[in-house]
Amino acid sequence: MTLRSPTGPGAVSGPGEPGGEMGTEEKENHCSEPQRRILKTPLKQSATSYSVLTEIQPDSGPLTTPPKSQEVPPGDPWTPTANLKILISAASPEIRNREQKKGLFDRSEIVETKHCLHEHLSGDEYEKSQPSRKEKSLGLLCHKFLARYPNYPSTAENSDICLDEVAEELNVERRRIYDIVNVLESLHMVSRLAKNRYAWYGRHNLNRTLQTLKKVGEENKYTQQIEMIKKREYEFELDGDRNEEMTTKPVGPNEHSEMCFVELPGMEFRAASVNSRKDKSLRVMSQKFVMLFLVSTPQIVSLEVAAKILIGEDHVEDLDKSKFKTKIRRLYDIANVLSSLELIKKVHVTEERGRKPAFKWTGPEVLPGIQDTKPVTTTTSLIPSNSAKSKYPKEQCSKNLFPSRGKQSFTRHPSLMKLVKTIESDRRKIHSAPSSPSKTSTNNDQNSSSLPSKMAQLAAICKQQLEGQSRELKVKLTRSTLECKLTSSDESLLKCEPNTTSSCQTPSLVQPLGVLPLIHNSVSPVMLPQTHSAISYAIYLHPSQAQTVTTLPSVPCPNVTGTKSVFNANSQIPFNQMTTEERDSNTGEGDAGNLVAKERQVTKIEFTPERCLKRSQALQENSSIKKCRRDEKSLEDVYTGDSLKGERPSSRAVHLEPEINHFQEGSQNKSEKLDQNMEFCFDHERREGLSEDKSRASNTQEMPVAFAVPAHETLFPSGYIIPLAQCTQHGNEAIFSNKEKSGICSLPHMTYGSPIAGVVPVTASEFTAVNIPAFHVTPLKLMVSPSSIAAAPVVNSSCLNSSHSNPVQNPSSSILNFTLQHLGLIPAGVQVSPNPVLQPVPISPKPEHVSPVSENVSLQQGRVFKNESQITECDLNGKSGAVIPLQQTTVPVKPEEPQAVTENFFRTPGGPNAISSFASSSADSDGADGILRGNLFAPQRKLDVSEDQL
DNA sequence: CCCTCCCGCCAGGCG
DNA sequence: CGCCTGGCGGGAGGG
Repeated sequence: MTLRSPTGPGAVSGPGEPGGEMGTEEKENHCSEPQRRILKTPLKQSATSYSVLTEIQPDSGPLTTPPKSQEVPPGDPWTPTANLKILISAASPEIRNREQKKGLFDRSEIVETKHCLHEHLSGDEYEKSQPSRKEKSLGLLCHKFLARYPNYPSTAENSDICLDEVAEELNVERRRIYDIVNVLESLHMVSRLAKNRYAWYGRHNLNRTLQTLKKVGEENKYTQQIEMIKKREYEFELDGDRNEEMTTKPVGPNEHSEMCFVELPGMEFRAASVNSRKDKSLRVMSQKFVMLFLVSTPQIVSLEVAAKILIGEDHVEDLDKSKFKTKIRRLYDIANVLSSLELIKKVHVTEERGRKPAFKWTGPEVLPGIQDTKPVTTTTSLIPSNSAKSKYPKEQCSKNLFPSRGKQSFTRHPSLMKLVKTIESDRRKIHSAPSSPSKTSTNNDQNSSSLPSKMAQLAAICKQQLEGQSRELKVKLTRSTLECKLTSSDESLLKCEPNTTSSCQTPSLVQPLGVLPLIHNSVSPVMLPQTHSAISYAIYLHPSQAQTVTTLPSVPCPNVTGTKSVFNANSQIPFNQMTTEERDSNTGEGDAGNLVAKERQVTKIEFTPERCLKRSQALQENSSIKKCRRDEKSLEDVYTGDSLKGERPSSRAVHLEPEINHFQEGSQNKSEKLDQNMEFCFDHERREGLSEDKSRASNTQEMPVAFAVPAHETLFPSGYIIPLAQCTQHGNEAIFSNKEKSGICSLPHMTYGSPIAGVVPVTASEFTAVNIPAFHVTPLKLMVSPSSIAAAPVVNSSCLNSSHSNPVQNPSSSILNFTLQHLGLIPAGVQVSPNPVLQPVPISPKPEHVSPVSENVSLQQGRVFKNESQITECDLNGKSGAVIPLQQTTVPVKPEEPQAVTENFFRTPGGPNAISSFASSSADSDGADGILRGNLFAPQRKLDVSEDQL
């Protein structure tokens, strides 16, 4: 409870004691409360990383293990968090000492020691030992916090979060915990149960939330606002440079200035009673901030712009500098948390004036259309199921929706009300007849959704085709994604049944399956929905994907600029919207019209390693950053927390190209990536073409299904209710989410498999020009080691296990080989063996689950991994499937760094051994997986750390 | 000096 | 009234 003490304690501990960071663990021990334990358990698993950070591996009885914690052997599998720790430790020797010391002592000892130390050491030493601010940073704290809970908690586990406990364990003031929780709440990763008490949902709802936020953001016209702001700035500069500052807040407040908290149905109710503060600006700000990323094409948002927009909405009028400053401060707080979640990365956008701090979205891509549908549906049905939330009255939903300034806030938009009612009715049905009814409802929803989604997809496709090659490519992707989604949905459904927590889910499963086939038919390549075997999916997908991919690559371009231009042209997105970086790149193109402001903006986006967290980036940098950029991104994506259940995959699949961008960014840290432009271009295309089209189509469809927010307009102002099925389906949810997003194969399995598929569509020639090679790397892997392919299966199995226990149905090796060969991925002579062992590749599977840290890790050495992972995901996702054939040939890696790819490939973090580790890890439950994962990637992380430090 | 952002005062609101 | 929340901004660490 000494809130402040944290520092003190930390300091104390720092010197040589277990203290500070360890606190959490210690507390765990101390904490008698069941809740904690519950949480802890899960946490620990996931938390391993933490343990790394703090002390050790508290995991299971872990306290004893302290010694381990101290230093992570490079090879050791650490959790992503662990990587953070490493980074941190690397950054500050002091920390290391602490950790080591911590490790040395048993928890009890540690605790004692802490106290003693405090006394003995006295402030100076302790303080000195303590890390400085960095160690106390919100980002680090958030990592620790996140480490305590599984990304995808099973419904069974209750994950209650006691703020006091957490604060104690983490040795921080409760106030700080609020900052974290508020942001998490904005993402619906957490919800308030009562005073001092929050429920942990993890990332189950993340995709839905993001989709919803994206919708809202679109409705709000944030894109336009951003453009406006940029234009103004630009104009000002031209004129006289004044800082436009806030005075003119571009944001058109009219549109939707109001602060509304976007809620997912079910999530917030509880809070209603609990939530005292209506306007929790931090929450709303967080959501809006996220919306900006989701809406903006480059997905890069500068703090300045974000602050202006946020202010503008609230009160355009007051634009005091102080207010602006305050906003910025808050945004930093939010950004730190989001960074910890690996949803964003810190970047620098260089403009004429100079560098501006900005953040890039590194989270899963949110597909508007398709996603919406499914998600919504799912959500609806699911909602009831969730135990915690099951009962939310409509009223509750409505309340939170409008936290607006006054208490009155809770008025809902009529459209929303409808939605709410619908949802409630659904819930009732479900509840009333848990099994059957729910199923029906679910089925209905799903069916409807699925069908519409298909329709939407088709429509989208048509549009795309018309638009142009780029579009075509996109379309293909979409298709693939759709297919994937379908399949994934099927799988998910299947999976869901077992879980049954939510009756709804089960039913849904059934129907979807039926639907899926159709889709598949339409899309040639996509595999059937074999629900279970991820591997199989992956493989099948590849062929189709490969095609798709192939086309895509061509689109983008050989030249970055050209590519961009292409995308831009295709994409409807105005240049203005594009980040400065993009603009720059784009500028060359002919979009001039749109370009208004961009001209000056220049830009590079530099990634600054965000503190410890950014390790991954750093890693990338070290090696051939540029080369790997994309790979990195992919890796990151994969590894990022989202990854666990396949969310990532889905997202990635959708955004294959975007992934690339991410990679680049990562690489940028060291060397700024000029190439990023390319990336952006890709992203744009994807977004615009795929996502938009899809979203549009899907939206229509979707609307009906869930009550997804009805009309954009209307809904927007008021609050949005998004029916999320909360975690009921632990694993399932994740799946759904994945599906939602990209339609991808939400299944983690898919992800794993994907690597093989080398999604990278780009042709060698094209890639060459760009840096894309990384993507291609994946193919290489395939090429290189047939075994890798085998690995994929393995992975899948593992994944399945981990994620859902579904037995993986691996296609026979012969089939795989055939497929691969057929695709051209693998040389005819080569055959992939199912054995994972040989293959280096495999990393991907777990990584997903693994938190961000893993990503980083992968990046370093592993760019390769990322590549793989990315590819994998992509493939799975959908689009991806494109298995590009791979291999080296495909790899157009730039001459510069071509080797890197290969190296990376082999490097795979675990190396050959890694595979084995995977297998073992796969067996583990999610939590365990996380750890394993972490271990696999650990080495990389370390690297990352160094980079960060760099 | 500037960017970040930690720290904690202090107030609103609930129990 | 006390406690929980969390808005808010001073001011300091780090580069």
